[in-house]
Amino acid sequence: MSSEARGAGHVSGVPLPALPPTLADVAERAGVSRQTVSNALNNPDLLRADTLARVRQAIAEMGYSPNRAARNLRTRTSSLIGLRFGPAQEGTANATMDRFVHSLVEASELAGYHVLLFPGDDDDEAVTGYDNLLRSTAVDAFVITDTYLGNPQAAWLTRQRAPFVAFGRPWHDHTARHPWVDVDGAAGTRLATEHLLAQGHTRIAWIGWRKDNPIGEDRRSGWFNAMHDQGLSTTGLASRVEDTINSGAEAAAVLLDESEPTAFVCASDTLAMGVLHTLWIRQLAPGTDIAVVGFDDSQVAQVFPVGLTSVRQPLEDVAVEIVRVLGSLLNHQPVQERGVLLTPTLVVRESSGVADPAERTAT
Amino acid sequence: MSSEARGAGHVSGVPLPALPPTLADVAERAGVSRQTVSNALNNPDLLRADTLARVRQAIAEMGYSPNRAARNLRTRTSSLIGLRFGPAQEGTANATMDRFVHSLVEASELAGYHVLLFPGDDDDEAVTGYDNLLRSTAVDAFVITDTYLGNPQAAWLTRQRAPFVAFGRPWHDHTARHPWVDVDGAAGTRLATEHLLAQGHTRIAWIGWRKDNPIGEDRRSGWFNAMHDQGLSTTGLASRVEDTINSGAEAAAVLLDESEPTAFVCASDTLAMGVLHTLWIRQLAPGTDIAVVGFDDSQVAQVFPVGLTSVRQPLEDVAVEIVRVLGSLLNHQPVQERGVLLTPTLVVRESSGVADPAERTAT
DNA sequence: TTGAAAGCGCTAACAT
DNA sequence: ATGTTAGCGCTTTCAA
Repeated sequence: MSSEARGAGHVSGVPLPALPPTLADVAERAGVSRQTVSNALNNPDLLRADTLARVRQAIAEMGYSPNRAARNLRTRTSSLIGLRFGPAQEGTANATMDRFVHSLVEASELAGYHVLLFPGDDDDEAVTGYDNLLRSTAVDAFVITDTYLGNPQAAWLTRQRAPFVAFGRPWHDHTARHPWVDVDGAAGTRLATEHLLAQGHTRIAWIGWRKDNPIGEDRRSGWFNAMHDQGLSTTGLASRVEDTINSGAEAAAVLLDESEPTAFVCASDTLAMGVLHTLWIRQLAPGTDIAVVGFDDSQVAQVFPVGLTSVRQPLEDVAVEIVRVLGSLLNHQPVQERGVLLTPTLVVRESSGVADPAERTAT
Repeated sequence: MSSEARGAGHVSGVPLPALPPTLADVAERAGVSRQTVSNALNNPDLLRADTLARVRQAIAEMGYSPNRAARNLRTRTSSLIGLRFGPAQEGTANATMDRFVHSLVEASELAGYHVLLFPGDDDDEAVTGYDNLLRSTAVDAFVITDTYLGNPQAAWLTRQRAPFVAFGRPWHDHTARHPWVDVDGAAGTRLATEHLLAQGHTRIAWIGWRKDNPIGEDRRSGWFNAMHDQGLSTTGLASRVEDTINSGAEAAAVLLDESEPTAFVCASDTLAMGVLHTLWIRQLAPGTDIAVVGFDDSQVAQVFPVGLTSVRQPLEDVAVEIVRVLGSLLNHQPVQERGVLLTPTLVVRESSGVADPAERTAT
């Protein structure tokens, strides 16, 4: 309650009257026409300095802010970006979404946009959501996030000529021509693998997703190539399973029995947690006996008693790029590049042998 | 790509023309006036059955959907609910927000609303965000979520006569008269404590937050009362610390040394992870040697190799209640109750001694 | 039961 | 550099 009276920032001290002031009210007070007030807002360069000052003062005094609906109607825009917000997958450590959403909200704000969330649990519902928002011109553009399974959304939006940017490459559809931003998963797992190689590991195992998942195969290639670049064999060191803890745990058990790896690189933090589970059962100390690296730097990685080394996606940068491309798209500027690929970083914690308890003290 | 051609749901097959059809277009096609089309949408009872059918067919054929901006301008509403989406606290297991946001998006949709996200990392920024959206009549109402620290938002919004519902009680401000929905934390920790009592534990320790946090004190009281209801002493069994893993780990170490508890109830999953860390160091098996219960049913609780028993907030119900109250508010119906208190549930996993590996198989 | 008129608040286009 | 006119697409009010 203490900071309440501060009258903070740009917040006007004027309480809202029953009906907020309009352009006309401001114009009258400033002794100019409505159009001049509009220009003061949208094209201040057109006004003489003293007129501008006078109008601005009237605006401030009245706590005026242009009515969104009226502006939207006139300009045929909404300054809204639509984003489908599906349910989080429970039981996995994949909480990339909310970090991304926050980044997107921030980046959008800077570009003058707000983020509109709508539901849609499956493809059909999703397309219905897109369709409704589009037909009612409720949003200017969309950001789509789940491009992993050759899903219909991108193709559908393209056909509707709806402006959108995808977070994720169009893996399956090489005819796709829409802009996208993605994170280089292979670069991330290469980072992880080279980090382990640098510590002397040579038998580094891979636990990833099933072969039909292109993201999984991409991440796998980073490990595979890093190993082969060092002339190391990967035979018997790879496993492809479901993205669950139990699958990860079982895969780790099998690999430990059959191939005696000294380190694991995983396609997800979920799988890495499975590995840690198996190590715990076998009384093997993570980081000391066996090194483990996950992917996504989820809360689980951060909070696990033995901090889990993990590949972290630069979601803040992804959001900024997406908004940048969206801006070009909406201003009918040519979009330079079809796709933007960003490089992740590696967050090193105790599970890969580098003890650093301080890292985990962060609030 | 396979399901793309389904033409799913209510989605019209008509691709969007350069300019979407208007009410007038539909009216012309149906051979009625614009007003009749409007009535077909908003007051279908007023139309004769055959007229209604004819208009509806024209609407379907043209893939018409009313322009949002025009409707908003005319009705002075936006069908948008504003929600500040601050950054997730990294390094903690508290990911309540995204589960709540998803629930809110779903519940809002059913009531005809969409959720508008805006940023604001501190109180000042937040109020600026509220103010801007309010003055530009961009949203109909707000949902505010962080009522824990006597923050200025609720009071400010009340003063502006802005419709809003709070997720969280006005702990500090007993003069507050705004509607709120909250979860009964004390009931949750009582549930946790009684679950442990039922298994024969008598020395059950508490690790919670600092005394100035009313949510923490509320949760603490659930443990405290459940213990005393059984005539059990709590002397030396409670600790109040920062909400970090290290604090939880240290508190657990001290309690184990000084008071020999056989079980821990914690104010958060983050603290519970700290306890598990200490158990791990001391080679004590969670669930077998020492029972542990957390709070929030975070991903960490779900994914941890030894599943962490945790109190789960009914966020879906919270969202539904909030939207219900919001609906009353916006339709100028009297709001029945000032506040709604919902009861959490306990998700039992191995860390409290009930082995159930199956629970963790869920995808 | 349907239609006509008016106007929500703003900005693009043009005129001065 | 500023003002005037018109109209975005819808719904509220009133008339037929």
